Amino acid sequence: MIQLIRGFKDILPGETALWQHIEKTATALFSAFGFGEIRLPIMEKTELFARSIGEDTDIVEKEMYTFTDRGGDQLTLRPEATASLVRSYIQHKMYADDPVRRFYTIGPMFRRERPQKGRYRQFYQINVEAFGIEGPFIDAQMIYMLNTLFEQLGVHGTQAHVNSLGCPECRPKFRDALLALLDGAEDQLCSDCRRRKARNPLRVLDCKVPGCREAVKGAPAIVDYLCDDCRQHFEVVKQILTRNDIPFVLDKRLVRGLDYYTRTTFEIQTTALGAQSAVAGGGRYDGLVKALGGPATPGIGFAIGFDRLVEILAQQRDIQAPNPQLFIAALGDKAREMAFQWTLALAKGGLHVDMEHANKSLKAQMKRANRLKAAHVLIVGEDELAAGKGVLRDMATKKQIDLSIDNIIETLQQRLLA
RNA sequence: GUGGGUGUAGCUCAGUUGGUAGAGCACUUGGUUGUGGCCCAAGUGGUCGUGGGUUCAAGUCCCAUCACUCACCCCA
Repeated sequence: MIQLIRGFKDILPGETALWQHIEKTATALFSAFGFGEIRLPIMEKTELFARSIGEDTDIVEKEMYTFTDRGGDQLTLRPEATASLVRSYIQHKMYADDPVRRFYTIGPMFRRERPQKGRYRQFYQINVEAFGIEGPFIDAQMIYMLNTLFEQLGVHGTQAHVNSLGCPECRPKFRDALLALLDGAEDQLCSDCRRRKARNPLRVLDCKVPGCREAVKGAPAIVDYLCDDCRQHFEVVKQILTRNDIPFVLDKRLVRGLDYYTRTTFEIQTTALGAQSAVAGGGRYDGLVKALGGPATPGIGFAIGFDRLVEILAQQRDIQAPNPQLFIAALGDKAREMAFQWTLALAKGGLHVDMEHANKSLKAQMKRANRLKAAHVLIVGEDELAAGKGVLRDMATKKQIDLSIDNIIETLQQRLLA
């Protein structure tokens, strides 16, 4: 038997209703805030990701699906969407008539990690991005939208964590201070953190190993090293959040795994998914548009882990497939043939109808109708057919009536589509 | 990439110190029930993840391999 690729998954019919529900709720909300949908390719030139996400990140270093195509181009299945979005923004000169542009996009991403709860090699993200807005209001609005979406979806037990990562001006100062502390505590660090120290020392703050936590306990916080502009920006963000009753916690340890982030960063965390605590995350990337060849343009955005959101909601609610309005139990070839014609017309008219196509007993057909939770069953046996009628049974009330088959389609539509 | 757990009928699982497979649900047929939901009876369905090895004999022991899963790591 051929099985699907490791870390990939099928989203089965019983689950898609929930996916659609989330998608509908999200797009309605984002539209109301002035965000428009953009659809992007799932493959890009490898260089785009190397330059935006950062050569030294885990994603670029060892998680991307990269290959050479037949023409010799280096291509990569996108591991995230922001890079493509920025590329598209620049390529189509969307900044020309108005640098302020807002987008959302939904689709699959690919990272070759070890599969785990809430972590797949093909996973889905809902991305929301805003370009060209410098001021702190948009930062608060992003977090507000996330909170609102989760509220509308009925997600419980999540919390917004907020931090600021500063800018290219203030981050080096913090980095130096942190390195000084780490040098002194080198022997307390785990092997991973010793490696990280050279590469990306900020990540040590995020380590969960007890020894490392202890070592960085007295570590300086990024927020204490922000330059005046960054501090001012962050202070206002927090003010706006507080004044508008948007709940959040200041998380001085929050860092990002992608290099392009600056200033405000945030993450929606949950305890419902084991080790995968982040359901959504994002922040500012004020230098990215310029770094990829566009005009200096501030940017901010977030990504929601669609699969993770589905899992949380699936734990909280019972999902069920839509139930047929009508099940036709036909006995005998002749009756089945007629029933088949009726289903064509009824379904075309918008009635959710089902029937048994195999030659099965009435008992088996009633059993199936019951399992499908059909609201009504139309029974057409040999006798009924000879008498030119069918019996319509209401499965809830158990009441049933005879219907003439002369204009059965109109009759059923009248009764059931009301 | 590293570690732990699991892999027996469509589903959930039993299977004792190795002796050539079982239950419940589901499904099929029949009975009963005013034509389904309860009950009764019979039946279909498994090369015990895969490949080696030990043994007279392996679901049961050993090795390898694959898959699933949880955690590390990383991130959404």
